[in-house]
Amino acid sequence: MTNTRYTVAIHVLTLLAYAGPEALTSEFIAGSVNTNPVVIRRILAGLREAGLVRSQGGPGGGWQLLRAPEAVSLLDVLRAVDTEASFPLHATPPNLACPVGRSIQAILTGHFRTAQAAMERELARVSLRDLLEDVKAQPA
Amino acid sequence: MTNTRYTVAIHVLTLLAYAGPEALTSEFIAGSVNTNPVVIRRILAGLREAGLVRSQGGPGGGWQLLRAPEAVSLLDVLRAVDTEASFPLHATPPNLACPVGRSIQAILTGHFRTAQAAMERELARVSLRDLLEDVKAQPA
DNA sequence: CCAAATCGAAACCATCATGGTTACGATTTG
DNA sequence: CAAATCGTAACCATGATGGTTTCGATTTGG
Repeated sequence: MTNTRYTVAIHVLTLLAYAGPEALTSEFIAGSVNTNPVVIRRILAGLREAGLVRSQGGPGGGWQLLRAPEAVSLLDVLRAVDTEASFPLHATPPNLACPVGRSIQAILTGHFRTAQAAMERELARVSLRDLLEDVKAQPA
Repeated sequence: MTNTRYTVAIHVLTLLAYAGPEALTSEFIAGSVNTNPVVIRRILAGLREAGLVRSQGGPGGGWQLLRAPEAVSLLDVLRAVDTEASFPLHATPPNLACPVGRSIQAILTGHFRTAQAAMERELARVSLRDLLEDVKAQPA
């Protein structure tokens, strides 16, 4: 998880929620995120596979949110972009002739999963609607 | 957090705990991790700064754990290697002229911190002693 | 007191992920 | 039919990562 796709995905979805039923073009969205439209389309393509948004070509086309903002959690978005959110193990497998090397991966996998689950539980508690409220509550 | 240093650090510390008072050389440790001794020394240098281990040059030298295994948690190790464990924000700052772009970073920072804290709470519950027990409990 | 062992650290490298960019075809709308 | 928009492949620059070599400094033990 060194990449910014998760953050961009949340940003874009919040923007779509903010826009309501109106379709937004990747060019417009790229203007808010401050990047290239192709980058936006790449990320939105993943969100579309997950059933969160739909796209339409041609004039007047663009992207729309498919669910109510309160029905999309930050965990849903994480799953949709599914960028490795957990801890990677060794670059090359450890030495199996060593008692520690032999067992450490299985042991760590369990503990990492537990920690990851706790994080996901928190992400599941926040929805796009919460973000929208935060955005609208902002001064001037 | 795309790097494997956290996993390697835990592996190495578990090995030192396993070895007890005996000093282990970076070459020996590299044999268990299955990598280059310099990589091990690099990671151990960070753990030494954090006060977790000490090193000694010369024949008979090597690395030793400075604390009791039950006094070192996985969170302590994470802090010691301090590789970015959280979610990165945008690659380039969002457009401040957009209501969403203007506020999204501050909003997300808060939610990410909460999620991260939940994860760290779990990591704090596991110590090197727990790992050692898991290693020793392993069959044949 | 010397030889060997070990760490410390810099320098360099190959590989890969990432984000950005260009380009162009396909589709859809009006 | 023309313009807008998406879809996607291809390519690129950049930076992080893990590995490797090298050599000096320190320490130990004989």
